[in-house]
Amino acid sequence: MRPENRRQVKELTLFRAMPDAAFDRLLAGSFFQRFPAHVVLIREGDLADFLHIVIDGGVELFSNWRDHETTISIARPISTFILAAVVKDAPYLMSARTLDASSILMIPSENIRTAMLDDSAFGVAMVDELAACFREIVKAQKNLKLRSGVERLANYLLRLDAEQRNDGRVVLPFEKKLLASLLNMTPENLSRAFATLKPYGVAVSAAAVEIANPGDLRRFAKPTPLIDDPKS
Amino acid sequence: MRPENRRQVKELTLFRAMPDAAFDRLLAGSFFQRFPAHVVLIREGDLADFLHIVIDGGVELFSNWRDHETTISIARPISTFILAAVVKDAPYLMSARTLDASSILMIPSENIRTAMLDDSAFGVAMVDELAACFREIVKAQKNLKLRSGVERLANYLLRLDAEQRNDGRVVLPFEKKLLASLLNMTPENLSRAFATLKPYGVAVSAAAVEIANPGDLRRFAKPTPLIDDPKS
DNA sequence: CGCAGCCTTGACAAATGTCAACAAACGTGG
DNA sequence: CCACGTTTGTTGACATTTGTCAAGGCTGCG
Repeated sequence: MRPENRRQVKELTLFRAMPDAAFDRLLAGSFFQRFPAHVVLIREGDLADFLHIVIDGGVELFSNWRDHETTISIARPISTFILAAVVKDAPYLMSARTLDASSILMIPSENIRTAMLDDSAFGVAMVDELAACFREIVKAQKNLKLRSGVERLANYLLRLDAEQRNDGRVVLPFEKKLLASLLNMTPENLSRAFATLKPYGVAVSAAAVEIANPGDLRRFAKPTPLIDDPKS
Repeated sequence: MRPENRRQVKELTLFRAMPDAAFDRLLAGSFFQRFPAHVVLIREGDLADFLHIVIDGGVELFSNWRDHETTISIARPISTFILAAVVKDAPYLMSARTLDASSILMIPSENIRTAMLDDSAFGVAMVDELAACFREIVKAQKNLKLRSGVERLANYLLRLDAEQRNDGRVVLPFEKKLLASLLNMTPENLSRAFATLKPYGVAVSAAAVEIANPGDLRRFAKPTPLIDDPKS
């Protein structure tokens, strides 16, 4: 692990307040490893031995039941995933695989749990992180239960635009198949959803999406901070 | 607040490890109040001034968008709700209303946050509670994305049976309209879903559901601990 | 070059939502 | 305790949404 990376991890709200010595203790026994794309890191049902942190690349969190599979979320640098399973010392509820070539830091669950007991500031940081994760997934749940597929897509595009250059020229960050799974639709349906948004000024060409008039799309999508705001 | 109730709240994993004196400090400025059925306790978007705890009765957590409404979860005694908003000092993401006449304990958010800083064991308990909440909603997400309406109903019935007497004679704990909203379907659709399960030995009469042969239903529902186990 | 996987489109099927009608259950005020 | 109106639950007919299957074009990679 390069000092550069160590610094980045230390910058996470989770670890920011931690004294350097404690942080070094936390990292004892950790692995920093580079993986190619499309490697399964975690299989749901396994016990949570390590807290994982994406340093570079991207990770898909997904789940299977019978012959269905669905994407729950995407973890981008620099962020943790499957924190809750680590805390509870319980089986992972989701599987994880790399999207692209990725660098992953793995910290033994045991280290996390003891750090929490030793350092109450770290405990507070964990509470903060978990609360944020919880709120994210509540929003995802609302998005899923209250909106149709087309509405989810429209709001997703608006969010992407805001995260990117806010000029109506959006680039999809991964393949449409995965986006479909994230938005809970089939790839065929996603294609049709894009077609449905055409009258609102949405034009797609491979990964590039142009939103001719964001106002039109916004009037259709009706975004609300209580679902679509990444913070709050 | 009766001593009986105080004892019950103290029994929550959240507060169990706390010294009595600290617990009393935590409760300073709290309200213990009895509400009739169908009273709105919390409106989504409002700021989280109080941590709420259901002592008696039941609370529905729900959310609106445009002219849709959906139930996110049901809080039963003795448990907290909207913990995450309190921690983040952020707006509630869900509204809450009483299902029946209910007793609610409300603890000022400020007290929770200071207790967390003072007492690292309480911090750990909070982490534990939030992680449990997170895992519950991940399961709900998987349930929603991976299963059809009929499958959700079948698994719900099996879970209810396990929670109740495990003899195939289940009593629905609230009206079907609410159950439909929780399972993300319309009331009409829920009626039809019950009819679909008839060949698997499910007979409904008002709130009483009889599962003639749980084995049959189980083979159809294919429950898995990674979605349906309340603990883990 | 040729294969494999992704994306799109069309035709069709299945699931789910909507609207209307009505019966049953419930709560309220007499 | 009854009568009344309101709400809930059910059913049918139908519309809409979403999923499935098949085909074909495109792209990227060996």
